[in-house]
Amino acid sequence: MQWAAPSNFPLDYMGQDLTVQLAPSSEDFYHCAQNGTSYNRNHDFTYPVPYASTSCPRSQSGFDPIGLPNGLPNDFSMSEAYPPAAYQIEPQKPLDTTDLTDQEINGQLMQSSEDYEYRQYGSQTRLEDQRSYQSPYSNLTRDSTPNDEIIRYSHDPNAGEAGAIDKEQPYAQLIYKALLDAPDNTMILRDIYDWFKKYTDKASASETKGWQNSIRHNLSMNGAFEKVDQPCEDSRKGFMWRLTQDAVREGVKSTTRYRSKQPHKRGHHTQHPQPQRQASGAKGGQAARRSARMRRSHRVHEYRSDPYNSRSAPVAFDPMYNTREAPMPYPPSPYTGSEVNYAYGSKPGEFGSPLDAPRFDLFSPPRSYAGSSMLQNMPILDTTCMLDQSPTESLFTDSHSPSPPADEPRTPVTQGSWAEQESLGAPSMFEGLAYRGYAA
DNA sequence: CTATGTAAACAAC
DNA sequence: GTTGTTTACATAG
Repeated sequence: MQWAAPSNFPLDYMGQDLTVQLAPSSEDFYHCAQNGTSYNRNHDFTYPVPYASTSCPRSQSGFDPIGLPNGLPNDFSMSEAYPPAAYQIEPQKPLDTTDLTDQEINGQLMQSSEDYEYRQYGSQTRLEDQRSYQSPYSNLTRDSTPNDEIIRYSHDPNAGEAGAIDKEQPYAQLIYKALLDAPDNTMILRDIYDWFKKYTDKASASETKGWQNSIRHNLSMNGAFEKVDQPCEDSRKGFMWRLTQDAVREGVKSTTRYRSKQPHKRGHHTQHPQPQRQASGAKGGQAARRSARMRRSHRVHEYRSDPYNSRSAPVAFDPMYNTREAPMPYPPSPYTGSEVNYAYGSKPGEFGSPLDAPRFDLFSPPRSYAGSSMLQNMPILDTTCMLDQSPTESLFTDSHSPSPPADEPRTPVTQGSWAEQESLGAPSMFEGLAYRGYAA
């Protein structure tokens, strides 16, 4: 099956004055830029500095983003905020029906990347506080945004009627769509629910809350989604979920991150499903507890000083993670062993979007944001954030990378871009496992 | 076998 | 009760 990467972001909807749109506060921005913090660190400022007493987005009631100097322009229309043809989804098409040349593909990808940059930087306008968090989809719903301002979903001429979501798409893909159209590709869970209610039939199709469970499951399990680490203690709304830059560029991959630690040796669970289930829950619960404890214990101390140590966006999914100079001798993370990355794209056809790995392996030089032409038109805030990969590291040689051991949980890694290293301190890490299979 | 959906246990809030 | 994490199981392909 193929999940196409996003493409066709309109290039005109932001960026005229990126500088102005950036940075919730000049101070924060200054700090950020001066620190040479990574993209993700920068991104933190999207949701202002965690510990700045006045900047916690979740406690900024009365904070008027529009009123800020860096707020959205008054004429920042919905259509700008939610680009109409933000992407195209290609539901399960055989490869040969995708008649993009490599050049086209590369061009498309580049465009996605550029758009991404625009979005990322231009979207630093997100300043809403969590309480008054303006749900893009709730707004669309409640404010009766005209239909033609609502994102058009299937702009692929081959993809059927335009304007409709293929409701048969998997959760991950739907979430991806939801996030892709959200400002800063970020939403809270509740809004994702809303989006699903509005645009899909997952919700209506089930009387239970299973669909919500599935959404949560996908958010947690799919590397395309990252939690925005916002240590605003008193939010009851949970974290915000953001599309990773990789996902923005390349679409969603399989949600197989933690699969099959013990490959299903069938025949031996079904005997006593009940105890099994309970055991499973117990395991998960403990793992969750450990990880949560770990996050908590490190968040306060290391959120700023040690950006590597959290599972949330700034860290765990930080694409910069693997490129950082210092390896992190971090305490074992429960996520760990499960994050042995391998070349997801090494198997042709697997989630192969038209932009998928193999072709890039052959035809594309490693991309970096710095290489984007867009960059030249952007204020350079922090070039480190532009490099999503080490220049010395070939991320595009995964075609022949070894598969992880069968009993390793797997994180889809497409053309090396999915190298989210949340495996910090993973037991397996300490066992000397190579994380990035394609690098092996 | 993989990808996905679903249920569920569990922790934290 | 909600959110988030994890595991197990089922099923389609």
